[in-house]
Amino acid sequence: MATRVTMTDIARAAGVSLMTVSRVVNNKDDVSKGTRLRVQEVIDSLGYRPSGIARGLVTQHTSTLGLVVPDIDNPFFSGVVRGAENTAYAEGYSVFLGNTNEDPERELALLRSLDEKLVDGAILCSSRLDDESLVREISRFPTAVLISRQVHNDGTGVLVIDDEAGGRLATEHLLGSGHCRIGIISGPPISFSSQHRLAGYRAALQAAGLPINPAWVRHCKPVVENGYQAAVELLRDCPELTALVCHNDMVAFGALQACAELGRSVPQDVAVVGYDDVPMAALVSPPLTTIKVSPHAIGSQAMRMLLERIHEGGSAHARFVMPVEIVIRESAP
Amino acid sequence: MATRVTMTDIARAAGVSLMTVSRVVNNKDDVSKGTRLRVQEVIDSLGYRPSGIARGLVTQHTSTLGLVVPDIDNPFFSGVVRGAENTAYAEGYSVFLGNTNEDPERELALLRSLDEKLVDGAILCSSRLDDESLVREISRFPTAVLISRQVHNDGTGVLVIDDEAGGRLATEHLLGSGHCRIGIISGPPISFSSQHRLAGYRAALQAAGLPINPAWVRHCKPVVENGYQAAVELLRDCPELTALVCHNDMVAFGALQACAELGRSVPQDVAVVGYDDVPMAALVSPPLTTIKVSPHAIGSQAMRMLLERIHEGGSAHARFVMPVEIVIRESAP
DNA sequence: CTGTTAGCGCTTTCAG
DNA sequence: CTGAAAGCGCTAACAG
Repeated sequence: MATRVTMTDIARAAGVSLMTVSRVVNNKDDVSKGTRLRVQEVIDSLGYRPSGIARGLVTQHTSTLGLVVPDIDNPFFSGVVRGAENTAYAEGYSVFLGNTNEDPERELALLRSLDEKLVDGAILCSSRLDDESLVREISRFPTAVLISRQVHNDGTGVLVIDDEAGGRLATEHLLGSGHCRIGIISGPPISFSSQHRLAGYRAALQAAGLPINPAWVRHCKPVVENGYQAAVELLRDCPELTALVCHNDMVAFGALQACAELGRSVPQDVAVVGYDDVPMAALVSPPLTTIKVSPHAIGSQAMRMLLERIHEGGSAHARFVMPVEIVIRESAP
Repeated sequence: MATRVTMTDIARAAGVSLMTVSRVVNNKDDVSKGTRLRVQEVIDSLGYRPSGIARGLVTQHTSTLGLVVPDIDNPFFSGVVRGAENTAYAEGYSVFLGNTNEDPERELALLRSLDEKLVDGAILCSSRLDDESLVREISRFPTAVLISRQVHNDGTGVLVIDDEAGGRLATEHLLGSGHCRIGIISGPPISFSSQHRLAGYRAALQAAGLPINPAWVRHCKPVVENGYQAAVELLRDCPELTALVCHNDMVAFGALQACAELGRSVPQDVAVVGYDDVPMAALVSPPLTTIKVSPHAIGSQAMRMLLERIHEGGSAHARFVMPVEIVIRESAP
């Protein structure tokens, strides 16, 4: 490829100074109509495009944002990405996407690289970092928004899903259907959403005057395969269970698979509740009862918070709690 | 946030010149062990991180790539993103993600913005641009790789899925099960994968000596809702159909839903074949027979091609055809 | 309305 | 082994 056309090239070709070109490129108004037209013509005919990095070097902002998610294969997170990218695009920002694969090392490396790219801000989804590393890294960004993770740091916005309510709702629904031996396949213990959903589960049981049996609680990586594995083990070790609350829909899909293979029919033998209401939840067999949260809404709300903070500084919304609801389908009627 | 620590700060604090700092940051070997250690210490204690944009301005490369997909909500594309991001990360590149939403205008805007970000290369997945715009835009990039789209342009790599084979395989399978009134819900006519899958469908029918009925061919946006809609219409207008080839799994899921609502049981009344084998294909009811292509493999292969071209210039692999296979499940046994 | 002068933070020469 | 000078492409501040 040939070398890039620069502003100097345009200035020379149009017979004006660099500054004049800069002004028309940036739509400043101190340029006469005639000059502007002439310069614009040269720009178009030479196919000039401004260099974002040269511009960024002087302005100290890049119109560039970071978005870090744990698992883009999970429709929930790809939905968040979609929502976030969509509103970023509408505001003229580009977004770097990083997939941590649930690996804190990689998350750290990703954040470091975003920092070196001089992003104007970053959204971190379900960070798996310990508090200290997290605060250290995000405080390097001009501003940041955390999804499903809290931390004390000025300049950081927080968007949380009402996970305790979600865990409670799921459990209460099962309780209401007469179940009293309810197991839970929880996510990684380090994940805050896991902790909160689990807390909701416990709260609902306690409120119903039921004991909490630690053997009925299992943790797994929130992907289909691990959900399947965990369900197989849990149902084998605790055959008395008649219902399963799952950390998310992926885990629930795994659990559904496990039940099918173990010959336990759903919902007759085991009722299953998921979390997230991913598009496929309505399409599996049986259709999944689940806690509904809109990933698009979360992504775009988080992005709105981020942009607000970038533009308005400290005055912006610091915390947003995303409500959840239960969608009742056949896996737990 | 405080102002960033710069190389000059480090130089001053360590009592060396700018150049020496630059050398230790970039691991050049012309630095004495002692100096290196001292400088490194100052770097660590001050938390210095190099500025990618300043560096990029002089080196003319940014370690930054663009990835543009039509619909990140589609598990196939999020899989491609995952595969691509993964291998980019392994090679030290960051990736800008753009979601076009199947909108050519937006795709154009996204490419323009990537160009202004001075990415070192870009991967374009299922471009919806006309040939002229496409060539014009991608030839601005140092190098590019196209997925599921061909174009004549030097310096552009192409990764195609063997879509004609896929369309043929799907149709032949149905033919083999005795179906002879097979409809197809194809994707957007402008999309090359649509065209090729459709061509495969036609080829299979022709080879079997069957006529091609235009009324049995329908096009739709490849998302669940539109697939549902198209299937409802197609089955209402052509009740004689006993099988449906679908552009992709999303469309097939919609078709499954449509059949359920119309009281046509699958596969007894209507057999359905999808395309992509997204993770959920095995989990819907009935499990979907589909053409399998691995999105992770596609994403990472495309990224490997891109990186190869970036590093090795013109000598790199220019074209790669990804094979497909059929996975037979209950929706079309 | 237009141009000149600096300099963003870094790397690339080229000299010691 | 180390440093000084120049400049990547652009914008901010000030002059005219």
